[in-house]
Amino acid sequence: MATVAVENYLKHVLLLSEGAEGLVSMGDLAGALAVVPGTATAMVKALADDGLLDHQPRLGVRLTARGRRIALNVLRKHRLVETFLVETLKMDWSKVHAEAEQLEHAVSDEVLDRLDALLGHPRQDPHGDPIPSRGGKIDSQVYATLATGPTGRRLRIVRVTEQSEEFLRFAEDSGLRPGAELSVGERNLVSGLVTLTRPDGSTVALSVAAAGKILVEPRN
Amino acid sequence: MATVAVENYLKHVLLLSEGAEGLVSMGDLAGALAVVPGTATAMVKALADDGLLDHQPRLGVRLTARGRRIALNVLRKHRLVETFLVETLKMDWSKVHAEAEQLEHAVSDEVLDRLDALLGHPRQDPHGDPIPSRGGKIDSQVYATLATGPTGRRLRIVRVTEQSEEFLRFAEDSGLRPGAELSVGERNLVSGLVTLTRPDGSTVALSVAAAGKILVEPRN
DNA sequence: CACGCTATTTTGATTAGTCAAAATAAGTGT
DNA sequence: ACACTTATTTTGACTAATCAAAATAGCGTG
Repeated sequence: MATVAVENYLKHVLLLSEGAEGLVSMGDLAGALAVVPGTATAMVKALADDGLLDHQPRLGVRLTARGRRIALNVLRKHRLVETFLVETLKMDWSKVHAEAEQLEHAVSDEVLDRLDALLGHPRQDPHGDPIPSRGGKIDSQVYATLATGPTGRRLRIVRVTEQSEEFLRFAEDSGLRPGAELSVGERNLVSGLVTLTRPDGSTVALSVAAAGKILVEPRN
Repeated sequence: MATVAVENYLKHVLLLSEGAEGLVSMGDLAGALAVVPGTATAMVKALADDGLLDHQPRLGVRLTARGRRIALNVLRKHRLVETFLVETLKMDWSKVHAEAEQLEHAVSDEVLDRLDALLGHPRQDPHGDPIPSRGGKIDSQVYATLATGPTGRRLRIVRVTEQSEEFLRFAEDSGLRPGAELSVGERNLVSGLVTLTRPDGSTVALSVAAAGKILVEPRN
């Protein structure tokens, strides 16, 4: 059975390779795992020996089929647990990420299946992140963000790709959760500020960096 | 924060000191943890240095107040998780012990409180084992067992103190779960067999050793 | 094309937890 | 009191995961 550390390495390689095509750099991986680069190198070599990662020295890593299978299962556990914590235990969505980081390594496949059934087989977690299916399929649709999408048009938030408690509390307080509708009023690239308009006419401003973490689709 | 190993050492010292008064022997502790005796000695010395255990060399260990606090919290997590798995996820009671062994180290105090509320603040887990309160109080009532209690009288099973999957499956199949009523018919100390009579008149036989794992109270 | 910057890898140490096996202490019985 | 048995402790070694710091490889730029 994979250790907690192994599961975390594989999960982060998966997360970092979403969107960014090609290899995941050692620096990014070490940063995501909060370890020094040398530690990541050592672990990656071991995982490559076990056939879970494909390591191209000096270039980066990618998951093998086996590694991906494990990583998707961990991610499924993480996101279903998050959903459980919000839906069933009524926890604040800003806190569930940290909880799920622990629980994802302790939940068995059987408990996972039962949680999935209890929750009605959800396809997204409370942040809008897609939940991999049992078979390892994951919705990888590409969305616009509040930093890149059209201005003026009515948009619906589909996903908030940032798990820090502070950011999520801010998003919560500003009504920026999945399902909320709004439009981008002004986007000032000089000041780096994006101004949003809510259906009721009120406005919020946030940085381009923050806006880039919020994925949207045109309201149909 | 206590590591998984530390939590397990403390929990097992607590479990082994229930009933048996005085010190827990190193041999029993090592056995319960499935480690060689030398490992237990090393760990116990470290825990004593941290003020979590009181180690009397060559005699055994006991929990300090701090160690007991931690141990009770772990036990509370274990038993509430078991209850959740049976009550909410409808898992078989023979399997939940192994699951809870993992989850007890991953559940935060906040999740614990919410589980407790969701379940309606249960006082016993599915095996009848008492759940320590938040403040660390635990019901330590002493019960008779099917091996030691009165014969002929109508009894109610209050607790099954054995967590192995096989034993619990047997108990389940024989209708020997907490709440079930029966009486001890014959107890043959030569053959080591105890014969039970159920309300409907049917009988089951089991060994004295097995009967000792089933705690009962007189039906009032 | 050499220089220097940056990312990566290597090397040497450390910590937590473990096992195997030898050493020691504490009875127990004769 | 002496030898035996048994539990416990000690010693030495190992694995997984980590950090700090030195070595190295690639790169782009002048």
